[in-house]
Amino acid sequence: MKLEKASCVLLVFTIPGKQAKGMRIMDEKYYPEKIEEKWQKHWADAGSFEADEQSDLTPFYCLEMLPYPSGFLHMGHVRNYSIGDALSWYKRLSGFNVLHPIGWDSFGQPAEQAAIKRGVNPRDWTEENIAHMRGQLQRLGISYDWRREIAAHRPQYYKWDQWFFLKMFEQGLAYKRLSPINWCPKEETVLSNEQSSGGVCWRCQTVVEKRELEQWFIRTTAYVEQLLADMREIEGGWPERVLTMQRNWIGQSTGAHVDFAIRESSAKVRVFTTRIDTIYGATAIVLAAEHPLIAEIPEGSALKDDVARFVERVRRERKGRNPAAEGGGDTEEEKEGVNTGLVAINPFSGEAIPVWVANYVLMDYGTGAVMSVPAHDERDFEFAQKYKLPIRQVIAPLTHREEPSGFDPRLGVDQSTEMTAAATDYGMLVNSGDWSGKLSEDAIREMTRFASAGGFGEEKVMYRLRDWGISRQRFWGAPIPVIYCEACGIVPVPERDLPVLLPEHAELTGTGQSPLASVAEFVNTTCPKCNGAARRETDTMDTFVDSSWYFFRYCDPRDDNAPFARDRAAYWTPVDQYIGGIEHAVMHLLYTRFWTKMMRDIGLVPFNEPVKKLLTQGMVTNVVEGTGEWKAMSKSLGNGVDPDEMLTAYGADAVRLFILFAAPPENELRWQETGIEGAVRFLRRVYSMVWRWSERFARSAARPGVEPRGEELTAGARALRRKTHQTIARITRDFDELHFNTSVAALMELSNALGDLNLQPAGASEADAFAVREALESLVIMLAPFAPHIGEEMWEGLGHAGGLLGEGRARWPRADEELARAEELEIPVQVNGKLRSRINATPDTPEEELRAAALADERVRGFTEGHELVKVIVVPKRLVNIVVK
RNA sequence: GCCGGAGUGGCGAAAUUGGUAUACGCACCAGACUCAAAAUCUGGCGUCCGCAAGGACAUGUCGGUUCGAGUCCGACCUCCGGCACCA
Repeated sequence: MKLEKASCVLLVFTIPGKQAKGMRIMDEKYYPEKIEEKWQKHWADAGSFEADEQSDLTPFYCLEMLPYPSGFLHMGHVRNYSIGDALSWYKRLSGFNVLHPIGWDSFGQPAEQAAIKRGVNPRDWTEENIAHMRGQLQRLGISYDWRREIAAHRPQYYKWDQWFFLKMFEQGLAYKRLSPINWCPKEETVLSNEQSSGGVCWRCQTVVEKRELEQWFIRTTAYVEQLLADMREIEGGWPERVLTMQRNWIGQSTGAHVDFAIRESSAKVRVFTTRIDTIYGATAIVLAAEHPLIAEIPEGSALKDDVARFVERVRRERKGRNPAAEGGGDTEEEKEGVNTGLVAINPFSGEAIPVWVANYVLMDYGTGAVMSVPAHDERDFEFAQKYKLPIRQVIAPLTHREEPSGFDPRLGVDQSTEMTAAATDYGMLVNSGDWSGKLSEDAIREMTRFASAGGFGEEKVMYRLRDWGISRQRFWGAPIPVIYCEACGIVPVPERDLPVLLPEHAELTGTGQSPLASVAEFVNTTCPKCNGAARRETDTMDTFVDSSWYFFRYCDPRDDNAPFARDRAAYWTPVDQYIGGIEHAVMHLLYTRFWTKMMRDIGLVPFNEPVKKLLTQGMVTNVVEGTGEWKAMSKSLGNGVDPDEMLTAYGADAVRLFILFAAPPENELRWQETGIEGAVRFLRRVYSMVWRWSERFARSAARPGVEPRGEELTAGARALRRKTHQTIARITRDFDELHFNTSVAALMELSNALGDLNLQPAGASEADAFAVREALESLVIMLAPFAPHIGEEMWEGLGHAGGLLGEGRARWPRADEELARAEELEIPVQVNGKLRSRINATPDTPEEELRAAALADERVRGFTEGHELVKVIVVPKRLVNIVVK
């Protein structure tokens, strides 16, 4: 508490009685703790941040990603909310009706793990964490409308998760199917991806198996085209990086389906290809190990056993792999395969080619079968070389890619190529029957049409995106509202029976089996259709369900009849500005886009995209002791910084100011305690300036509005007004582009200008005091979004009662262009593009005069004399450039 | 491999979008105040040459456009991120 120690001594010098007379309501010294407490109480009492739909102002929805209630705020949170809060304040002060809510993503694994480890009740644990973190947020002074707080684990909330599930079930958007999960054969439990990292069980190191389990899916793929196409609506508002990540994730590729007849049977095998132009080069069909055609291998075939053995081996080896966990590198295996003995007929050439099974073909992409064109596909090339399959070139490379009209493709073809690797570029078709001589681009189009006309193929757009598996074999989540009846099958829980309550207790063993399965009074129920005995679904929903629509709930958080009232949501949404971590670029942000489209189609919202503008904030990093490396703060690295400690040492305002000043919001933020000290220094300087002037203002007649004429001001005061208005213009622009760091820099410049003025309150004229007052009030209002507590305190100190947002509410200052205009300019003069001198001018010095002054300048003449003058470029108000030879 | 983003002082970063490169801050150096230290205040701070005035060179590299390029164009290098046996 270095701040207080120093200031106690100085307090002696304050003149007693002043405060009592009400002339000076500020302390002489800045005590963050004291004023932060004072204003936090004021905001709560006054309901300063409570937003209502009844307002003449334009609504603005500022949203930060809701936190998981782990129990403690970390610096990433602090950064996230400081950004959102600065914007919220700016918008409020600029006359918007701002919705700025917060809630808790309170379902999920950690609560369950805490329960297993420490025997606590997940509900109690979660509620305690929320209570603690809410206190931390309030101590930070984030301007939330706390009346709208929500938490996913409360039945009032998850009831609507379940309701949405029922809606999607009705629409066929929620369905059940077999799907693989990670299974530890030794412990007989289900494992999450994280728990089976490296392909082994995290507890017993046993190799994890993939097991098939009946699971619920949301048909995100039903909206795949829209998820891709609607990105146009948010382009510009979302970071390019995020859009790219989503595009990659959706993974569109255009090609064709082609059917190959199987000679041995009436069966057909369908392949997906993006290169139908290479089909004459197909020398095999290659199937995934799981492909159903394998069953068609005739009994007694010599190769049947080989195939069975191979398929078995591939399955076993795949179990040991967990591509999701390893991240990057060599998940690629050596290509292996066996011939099935089946023969397929190329529908274009009529050629008979063998059917193989191989480990490099995936069952869950395309059709699970490919035509192998070794000459023009790297994987097929590698495979063909290993198994001595023929490699036939059917695309000749072009030496020129583009030719003017009248181009004869044959002339541009390099026929002498010998294949040492697959040639994957487009080119000209050769060895391709009647199609020879065509260019790939044209051939793809025409051959697809031909296949379609012949009934053995069609154009096909393939996506990488899969449906969203939402079943979790966990306790701490929203129960999936489904009942299984012997007689009626799958029966959705009727809407009137929602919510399906999560039981108070369940045995949490951590074995990964659905804990709800062991709660008899939960499982056993009656069928809503036939009233017979029935069982409930015991899986719970993925927590990404909760976060897919939570910000709509903020609009109407206590609604008992619907997830939210349409008109309330329509008033606030779509979200104007969303702020959160890049780690949610794909999953959360894709799910919530999907959810919005689904809600649109059931008539709940009138738009396609939920979020207009997205800001992905950078990580907060700190040096890792010993290594000197900057890494994201984390417990395991020991480089974490506790927000509470920082608040105690420096106050919320300084911490927030530093965070926003130290780097642009999307960059990495390197934590530096000396940086916060700098922020404190700045706040103290501003504070003491306001303090020194507050008494003068209290007895001064000069108020903003009684504007002095220019000539009444001293030159210094005129310059101050100029700086003030330039700063207002700059900060306003910066805020609109979320450039908080440069806003703060501009505030510092203004405060430096005030300091340089060196005007004493007692000796200043009324006119000059006006200029100072204007500068200080502007400074205080524009500082408030970064440091609201001290902002409020100084606003009051300047003689305004009721707070920045209260009765005499502060207005964001307006820049007066006339006042911001410089009186005198220093115009740089270049000779041949090099800076040689500067001349003084006014903004309206005519071009001719600038030109003459520049040429007459002594230093310039040193460089021009004896040279031929070529030309003189005069950019008014900017520069003069003299070109000589 | 494909897609996206970025390279500016010792460090975090600015640069009105083609017009004085390095604003603002951190660190550092010097001075004032002090018995002293801390705090505070004042000044300095891209590199090289020079006693100085001043000059030369500097925004990853090389080239181009332009009176003028951190900014535009072309080629390349490096780093970060995403996807990846995706047919």
